[in-house]
Amino acid sequence: MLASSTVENYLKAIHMGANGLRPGQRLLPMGQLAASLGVTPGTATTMAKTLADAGLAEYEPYAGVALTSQGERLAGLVLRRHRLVELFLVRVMGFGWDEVHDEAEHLEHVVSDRLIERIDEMLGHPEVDPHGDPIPNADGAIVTQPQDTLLTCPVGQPVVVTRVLDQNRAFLQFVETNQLKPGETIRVEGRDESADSVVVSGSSDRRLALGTRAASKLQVRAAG
Amino acid sequence: MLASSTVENYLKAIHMGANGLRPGQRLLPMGQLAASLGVTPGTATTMAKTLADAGLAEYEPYAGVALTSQGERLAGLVLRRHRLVELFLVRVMGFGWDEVHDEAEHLEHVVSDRLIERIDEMLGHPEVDPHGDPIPNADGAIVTQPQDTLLTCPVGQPVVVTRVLDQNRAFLQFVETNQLKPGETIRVEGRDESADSVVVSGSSDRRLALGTRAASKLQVRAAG
DNA sequence: CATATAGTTTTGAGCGGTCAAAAACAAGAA
DNA sequence: TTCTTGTTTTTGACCGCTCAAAACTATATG
Repeated sequence: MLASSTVENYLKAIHMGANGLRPGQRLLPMGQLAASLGVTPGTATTMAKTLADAGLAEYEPYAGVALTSQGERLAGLVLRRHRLVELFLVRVMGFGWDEVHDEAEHLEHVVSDRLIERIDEMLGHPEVDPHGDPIPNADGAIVTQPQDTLLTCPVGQPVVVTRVLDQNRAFLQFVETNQLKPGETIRVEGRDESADSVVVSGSSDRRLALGTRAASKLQVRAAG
Repeated sequence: MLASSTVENYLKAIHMGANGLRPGQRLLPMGQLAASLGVTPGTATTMAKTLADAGLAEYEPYAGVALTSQGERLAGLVLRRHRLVELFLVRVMGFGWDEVHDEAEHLEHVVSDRLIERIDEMLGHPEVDPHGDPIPNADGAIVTQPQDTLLTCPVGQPVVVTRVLDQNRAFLQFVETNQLKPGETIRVEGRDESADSVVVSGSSDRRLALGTRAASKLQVRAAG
């Protein structure tokens, strides 16, 4: 059973990439996969076929690649390790939520089942990591119900930030300094389609304008 | 600067292997290096030359290999990571001292400087790991004064176990169940050259006979 | 429909790490 | 000194992962 860290990274990348596809689209194009891994398209093609041979992915020439349920399961396990490690680094080791991603990126391939279950236990079987990303269960399954973002949530109603869909450090720091971290309660004051902006206010009544690009990366649920 | 996990493992193996050489011997033979890594002698030869080219080792054909000071430093850093991780797993994560070696073997190549220094701090800058092995400092330097073993320490005097020179799980469990772990106070009641044995007694006055092989793996210092 | 363009696959190659087996060597025995 | 034995080095090969560049679709455009 195929499972080098390289393979794990491809599985993760395919899983993640598939979540950014326009609806109806099932297969992730090679170019996208390659770009997300910082690799040549030819390399991605080769690997896609390897994964297909191993039963972890379905590969259609000139169309793209998608994970099989088995591949999805493995990807889930990698994500589980990654996210539990991130949360562990923040909660137990005292790191900032914006500085644990890279470390987790390495540890996720190396941490044993024993250790990861110990971590899970120590953290009280958490459901999400510091960014609000759901933590897959020990079978690699991810339970995730659709959520509103700042672009789709009701205007004028208080909402709680639940998830930040971008691991970029600068963005995370921006989110933190503007008190938009998961758990914060905010409110969308208005949206301006043509200005491409969303105005939000926090508890301190300070207003802040976000581009739709950024706004779409913040998931929320109704407060209460 | 060369530093894959493979290289790190070779550095560690050369360092460790050199500590088991009969005095006067400076170079570790290829056969021994290969055996300790579970690798073919030819492979070890190739790598020895690579390390020499990188300035990490000194390689003399048909004689063996030894670390340069630079190689020694890197080996020390690997050992530092390994041992801090082991101690962390025992003290913070609640694992048994006999079950952390393999995990550390993987983590040692992957854990960042930031994390390892955080661990070091959290543990209060410890000097030894759960087996009593010294923890190199952040420059990779190992401070280690020569110690007695059960074969060389004074007879009849109470001594404290300071270090167990064998990571084998069965041996560690034997040590634990017989209360010979680092920190325990014991006494050598006698040695019998021809029977190849050493008799020790613990606090509970229970006596125990060890073969010289095992006795040589337990380092001690005078109690008090 | 023909063609240009963007995306994809193939091919040939290289690097790191490994092995098996053949060749070379060191050192002691005859 | 010559031979024998055990170790070491060399050679040729392979696997996993990668790239550059050439060959090849698929699709949109004119």
